[in-house]
Amino acid sequence: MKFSKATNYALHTTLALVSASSVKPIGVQQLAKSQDVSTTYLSKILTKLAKAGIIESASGAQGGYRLTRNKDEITFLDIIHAIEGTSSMFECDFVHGDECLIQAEMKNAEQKMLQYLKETKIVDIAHKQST
Amino acid sequence: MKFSKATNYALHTTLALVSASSVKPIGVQQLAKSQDVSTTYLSKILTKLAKAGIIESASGAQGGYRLTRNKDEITFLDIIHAIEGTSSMFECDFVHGDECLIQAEMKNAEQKMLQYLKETKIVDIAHKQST
DNA sequence: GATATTATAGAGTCAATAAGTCTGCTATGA
DNA sequence: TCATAGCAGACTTATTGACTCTATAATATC
Repeated sequence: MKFSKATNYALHTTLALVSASSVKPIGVQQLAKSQDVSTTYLSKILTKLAKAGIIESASGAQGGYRLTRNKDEITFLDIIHAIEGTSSMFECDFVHGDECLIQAEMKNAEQKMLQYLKETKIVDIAHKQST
Repeated sequence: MKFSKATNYALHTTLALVSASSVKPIGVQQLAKSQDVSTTYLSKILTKLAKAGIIESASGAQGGYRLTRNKDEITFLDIIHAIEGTSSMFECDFVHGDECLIQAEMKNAEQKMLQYLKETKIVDIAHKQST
């Protein structure tokens, strides 16, 4: 029951992009160096973020990644869903008569967490950090 | 980022014990049969619950498991902690200057879930089910 | 248009964890 | 004392996470 390291890389990289907020894209090399991770591996993670529409990529020289949307629209949940997927943390596959009440409560609990993550924006962190 | 199947077994078994609420212990055989799981495997899980003080075991003939405490003191969180451990779902091991703000938010989010699980009691489910 | 630079895709590797089995031991009620 | 129960630890197998490697595709610059 743990978040993957990939999620951590994704969060930190997005924070870096939000903080930079430059028009010209930033390459993986640069992004990878600051987190001490290989470029090939970080690439894979960033491709997921791109597919989720959070960032966009530019090939070729001077290429790299940049945000697609408005900075303050990006939430923790967006990134987590992009990396970990959207399936529920708890699935009861037993054969009960009707819906599993235990599962229902577990999903309620998960919802509490997701709600918080949905309300929390990456840009808030960026502001705090620059203080 | 998923809860283990063992947690699901633990929750269902505890619910069964709460619902039964008999003075005499119930054997693993019986508990395992209703969930279609091997007795040896369920044993391991129940031993964890016993070590956490949620249930207690009685060896020998007519032995088995029974609740230790008052039924309505047992929360979802108790069981989850007993099986999954108590370590945090998110750990940032990067070397930042100070505490990682991303980690701080992730822990806040997790807290929301844990709080709900702490407030939710197994006995509530038992009541709903018997309706 | 050639070339260097950058992202993308997909297969492959290695390690850790989850999920479950096996076997022998210990406790205890009848 | 013996049949019935739980306990412990080593073991196996499957799944997932955390990467690497290599080849390909896109593009800015010369």
